[in-house]
Amino acid sequence: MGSGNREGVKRGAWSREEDVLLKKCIQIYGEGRWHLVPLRAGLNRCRKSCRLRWVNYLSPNIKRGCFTADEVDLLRRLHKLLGNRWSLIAGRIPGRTANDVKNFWNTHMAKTSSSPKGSKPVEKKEIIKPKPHNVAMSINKPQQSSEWGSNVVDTRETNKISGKSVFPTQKGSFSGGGPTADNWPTQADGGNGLSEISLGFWKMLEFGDV
DNA sequence: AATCGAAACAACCGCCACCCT
DNA sequence: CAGGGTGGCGGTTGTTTCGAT
Repeated sequence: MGSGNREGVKRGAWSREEDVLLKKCIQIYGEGRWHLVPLRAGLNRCRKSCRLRWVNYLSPNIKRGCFTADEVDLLRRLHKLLGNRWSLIAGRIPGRTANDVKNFWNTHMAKTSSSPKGSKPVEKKEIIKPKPHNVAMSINKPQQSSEWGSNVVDTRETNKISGKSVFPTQKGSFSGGGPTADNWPTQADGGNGLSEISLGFWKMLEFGDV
């Protein structure tokens, strides 16, 4: 992919068998260390492809199907605040991935949005810039095998129940959950690691000031 | 029933930030 | 401090599906 040799590496749609292999591998070794995943799983895929497949499709954390009205509303507000920070936005919409959000925006919202694709590009917001990498590393570090497995189940259940919850409470419930966004501070954090976002941020969302 | 275009979704690519040596 | 390696992100492209004609 982006980096590395593309020769001999399979590309394109994933087969069921590949999915199973990847799932097994993640269940055993946990998320992270993606460069080792193809080897461990016996997949002829590049690390990025494996990660993407897991994050966007195989992760038990993912909710599929149409966006609810609440989600759409939240998405609209978040996008207004954050711009095209899809991973951040996705982190605030339980069960949705950055790719999902991005696709949804580009296909649905961009047309109706005040700043459509074709016209003016969404200006980059300077306000909020968390440091996903640091936290991500520390989150993924542990070889959370069995422990991680149990979390998976819990999260799935949680999502089932709180599918409509606007503010996720899932932080920590899914330790491998993705540096993408779970390290993004939640309301429940009480501001921990939230130095760059004021409480007003959430108030704005909650009360629709955005 | 066949064809075509649009929409939706999955995957790829290039780049950047960070960590480690 | 510099350079290499890795993870992650946003943008873009390719493929599939769906609806209209």
